[in-house]
Amino acid sequence: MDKQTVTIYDVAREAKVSMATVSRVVNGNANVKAETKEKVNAVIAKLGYRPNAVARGLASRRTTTIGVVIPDVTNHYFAELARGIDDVAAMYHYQIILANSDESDTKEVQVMENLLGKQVDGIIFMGNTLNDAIRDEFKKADVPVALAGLLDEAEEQPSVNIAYRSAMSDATTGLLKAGHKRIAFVSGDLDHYMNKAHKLLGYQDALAAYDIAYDEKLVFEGKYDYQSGYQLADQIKNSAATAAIVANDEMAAGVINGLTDAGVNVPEDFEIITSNDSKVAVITRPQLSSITQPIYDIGAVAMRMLTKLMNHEELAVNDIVLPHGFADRGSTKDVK
Amino acid sequence: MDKQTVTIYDVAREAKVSMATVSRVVNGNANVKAETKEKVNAVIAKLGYRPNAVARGLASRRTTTIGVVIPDVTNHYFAELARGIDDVAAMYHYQIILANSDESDTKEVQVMENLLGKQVDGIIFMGNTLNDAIRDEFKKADVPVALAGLLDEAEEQPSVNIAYRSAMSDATTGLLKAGHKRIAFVSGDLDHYMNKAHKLLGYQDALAAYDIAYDEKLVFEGKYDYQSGYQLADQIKNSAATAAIVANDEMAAGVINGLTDAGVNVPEDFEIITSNDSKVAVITRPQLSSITQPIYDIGAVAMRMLTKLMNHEELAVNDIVLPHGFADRGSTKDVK
DNA sequence: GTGAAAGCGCTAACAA
DNA sequence: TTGTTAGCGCTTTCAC
Repeated sequence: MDKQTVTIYDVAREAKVSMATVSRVVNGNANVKAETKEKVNAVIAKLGYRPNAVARGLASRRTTTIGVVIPDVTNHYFAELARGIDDVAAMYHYQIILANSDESDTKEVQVMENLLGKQVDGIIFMGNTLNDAIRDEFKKADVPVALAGLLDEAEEQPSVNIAYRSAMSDATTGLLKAGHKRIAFVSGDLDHYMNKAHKLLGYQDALAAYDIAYDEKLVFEGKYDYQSGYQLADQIKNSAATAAIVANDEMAAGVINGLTDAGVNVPEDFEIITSNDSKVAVITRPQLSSITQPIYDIGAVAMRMLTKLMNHEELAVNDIVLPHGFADRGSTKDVK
Repeated sequence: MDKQTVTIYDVAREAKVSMATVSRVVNGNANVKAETKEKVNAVIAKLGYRPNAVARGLASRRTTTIGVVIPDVTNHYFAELARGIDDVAAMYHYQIILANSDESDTKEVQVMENLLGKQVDGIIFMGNTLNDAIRDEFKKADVPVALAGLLDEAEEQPSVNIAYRSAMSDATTGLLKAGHKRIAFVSGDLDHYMNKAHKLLGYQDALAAYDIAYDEKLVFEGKYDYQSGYQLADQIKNSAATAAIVANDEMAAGVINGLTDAGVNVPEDFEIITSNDSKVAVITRPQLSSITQPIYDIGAVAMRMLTKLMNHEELAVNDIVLPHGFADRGSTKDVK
């Protein structure tokens, strides 16, 4: 049960070549005679030699490992992002160190330190918001950091997102067109930049275009999860809203179920639009009409972006905006 | 953007001590005078020194990193297991390299090779089944491998599970007690050991106890996912079954929605029990009655087990069986 | 096309 | 309590 015993040196001795040559064939360096290469490969197979990535990392100063900071693997939105990241990472032969941050400020910082200590070649950061402590970590990082599904208020890190503001505005407009006057806006923490400065503004843009006064009583703040959406349902019902736009699928599932359980008929008496179009959106009954966004692609593109950064390539665009759309399902009667 | 510049040597020079002493304070070795320790820590803070885990790994032959093989992060059952693993790993200061295997035999092997090359200190393996190729990898591994939510037919690897057979038997018995004569059994690939040799047997045990003949026409095989459950709904409806027991939540969500969409009233005309009690079980309407199992704990205990193995401690039990239960919800009328 | 040798940054004896 | 010194297994000049 003790680790790795056959080293590059053993292979070299057995194949009667130098370590350098073995290293060359292992790394696919062209400057090796075909004959030598075969001989070395034969010995590698015979001995069951497996290169030690740690030694390689130390010598080359590249670990072919990237760090991925995720608030919670268990949240489908982030899991889907992670999937996109992982697939592209695998394509480029990078491994992933996954670190749960629990959306805790201190854990985020600690996790970044761990990752940096492990000498990852780059980092993809996911989360609901960014604070100064974590921005400091980004600065301390001697490797590139890309954001997936997260906007940086300070615009310092490259990122991949959709246009949350106009997506929200479009969806709200759909509800407005359907005749709604009192539309609830439901999101996570309103101090969070993306909610406060993008999603909520989109909602307000739409109201303004329809000359409807913004009413704070129709704005509901929760905790990004199912439970919190479920609990909000009662207040939403009592707010005399006739429709709601929810910034996140897990909350939306909570809202629709909470409303249904409270005797409200969706979509007849109340219409709901959610934002992520993740798996849960089609599991609820009625199914959730949703802004559609390419979650997997956001992760994938962020990872692709990171590979470029790690190769010191210039980025054409620093903040990539992917297209969004709308899926009309059961939780709305006739939107869009 | 180039990596780490300040090394243990810089700290040593600046603090006027040897590298060994710096190493001792960094690693919390007791044999350092308080005064020296302070001095060194001050320099560390001043220089912003961060130990290089790669160098450390090479020198100590321990990376404090474990590999986690997961079929798909996007699947809630596995994500929840991963969460349990990660939390305990963090508690013991291990980092996690997460590797998606896609349930593909070749990817599983390849992923194991990667992990081993990275010199992980141990591996937790998740999946739906085990084949000989992957067992060979386990043997080649010079580090411990533990299984989470997966049984090894060959009983070579330590594992953490629930008693699937009796859980299935109990749940089926509940349906039998409620008067059902034609109960469908729905699972993933029936070639998979856990389905074939545990879950299906539990179902058969229950039927036998009630003198009901086993009918192959009531056994439905799918692909562990929502779509496949949804598609099976039609056949299940036509099988004249009056109830179903489903081996996995995503499939169960598909089945209940497929049935509902096909005009079948659940639970009035058809009762359903699922097996994992994951988040989706409470998102569907009606909510899914379910065998309850401590998914998070299975992951957590597997990780705890692995820490023992990595410390060369003896395991009291090699195959840990955690308790299961039953949650009576909307998809059954009165079971248990 | 191949080899020799100097590190990469750290830990772990062993001395002192 | 502290310092010296080999490595850990590999990559990477630089020669040849």
